[in-house]
Amino acid sequence: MENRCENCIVRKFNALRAMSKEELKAVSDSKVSRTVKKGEVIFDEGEKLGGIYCVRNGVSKLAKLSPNGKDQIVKLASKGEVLGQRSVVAEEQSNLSATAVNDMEVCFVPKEVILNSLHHNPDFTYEVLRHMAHDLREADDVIVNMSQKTVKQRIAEALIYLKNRFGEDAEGYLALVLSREDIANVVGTATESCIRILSDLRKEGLIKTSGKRMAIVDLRKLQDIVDGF
Amino acid sequence: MENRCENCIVRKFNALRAMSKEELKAVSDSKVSRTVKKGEVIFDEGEKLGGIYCVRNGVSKLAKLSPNGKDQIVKLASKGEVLGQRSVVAEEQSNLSATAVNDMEVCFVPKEVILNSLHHNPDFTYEVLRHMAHDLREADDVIVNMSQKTVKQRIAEALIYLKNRFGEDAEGYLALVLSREDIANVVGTATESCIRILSDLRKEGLIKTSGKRMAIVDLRKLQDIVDGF
DNA sequence: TAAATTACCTGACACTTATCATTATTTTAC
DNA sequence: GTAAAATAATGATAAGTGTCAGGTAATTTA
Repeated sequence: MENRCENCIVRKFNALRAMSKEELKAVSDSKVSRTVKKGEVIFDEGEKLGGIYCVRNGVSKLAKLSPNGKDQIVKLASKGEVLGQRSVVAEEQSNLSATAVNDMEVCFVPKEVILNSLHHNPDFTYEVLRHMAHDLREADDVIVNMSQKTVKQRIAEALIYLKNRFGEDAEGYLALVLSREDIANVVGTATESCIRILSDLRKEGLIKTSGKRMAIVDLRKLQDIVDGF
Repeated sequence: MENRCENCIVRKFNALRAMSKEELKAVSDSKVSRTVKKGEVIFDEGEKLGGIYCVRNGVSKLAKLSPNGKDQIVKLASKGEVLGQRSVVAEEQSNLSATAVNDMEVCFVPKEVILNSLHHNPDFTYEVLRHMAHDLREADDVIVNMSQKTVKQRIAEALIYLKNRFGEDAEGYLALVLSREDIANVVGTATESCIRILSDLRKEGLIKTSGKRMAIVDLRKLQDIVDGF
């Protein structure tokens, strides 16, 4: 028994850090670790989740299929984040699908264990609440961006976001590699429009590309675009 | 002392129903009732809130100012809903402004009282959490609508939403009267575009208008527009 | 390694939406 | 009840974006 939650660093980043030793033991005893390959679906929209998934490694995209057949990526979840907690808390089926953007390691924790703590440990419940309050704020910000910014602004913003959140490799390329289609689905535009605008940004010398890898060359000017200059 | 929270019907609709008698007494003793006139601002974006506002009557719009100077209305809050709870929970300044759409009655409850219950009553905390999980789901849905639906679809959807949520008067007009600008700010478009599309819908016989009042004439066809037909 | 698949790119065009300007109408306040 | 202010309406035009069609480059699979 090596991988005990009690020793898991990832837990420090999420609400599980507010659990007591006993609760954590229950989580650890009931959890199931699992690897997820790039492109694999962890759970689908409309699915009734039996628990939550704690991300140990890799990145997952949380998306919703719109009536016109396009995926809208609502959130990217990485190490330490928990998938499915909204559905478990609300006791309703999942509103989003979760797909691995790269190879992942996740731990599945049955909802009963989580719900038990939610009912008995106010510190834990409060911590979950704080995380959800944060998510809600971010969602509100996304709504404003979606409706008030141009596609170019949103793409520039997404690139800066990717840099800040996931960093860059040794050559300065964004560490998280997303397909053009994924980027389009994050900012809510057509794939072709996304490609076109990325080409423009490259021609303007603000970014450079190498295959699907992308690097920010002129952060200042990219930020100016976001700000509407 | 007439207006005790213990007797307040509005409480049944929000998380305060999970409070104990003692907690409710504390809320009631510390609360300040207040009337807010149409157009008046309850709190502003960036303001540090000293507590939450429980809506007893009337409707408030929760909006965020985008960098280009337009307001995006993120949510409409009415009887029973609580304003500012996200900010109080996250202990950060408000992300949104709250403005009265019509005359309102609200009760202000200092945050200390709320935070105290959040730390000691898991039932209450869980109830707040469930409400926030619901809000988050709605926000995710809005994101998808914003990015994947046309302005006409979003306006049609908004009209149906207003009918379902606030009902109609004796003549069949929507009970909640919003200006064209407000509707534009809900669906995230320019006021002129909103007016134009409402005119189109009127000419197509799907709605009728009388001043700023609006009525749905053909719900079926309006729904078809939302669904992309 | 070749073939097949997937991802990326570009052009042309149509459609949607924003902006600016101006007028008409409704609501508000005195 | 009327003047002033706010809101609604419409036209003209430009900018932004999506769609379709056809290509090239990169990656995966057999």
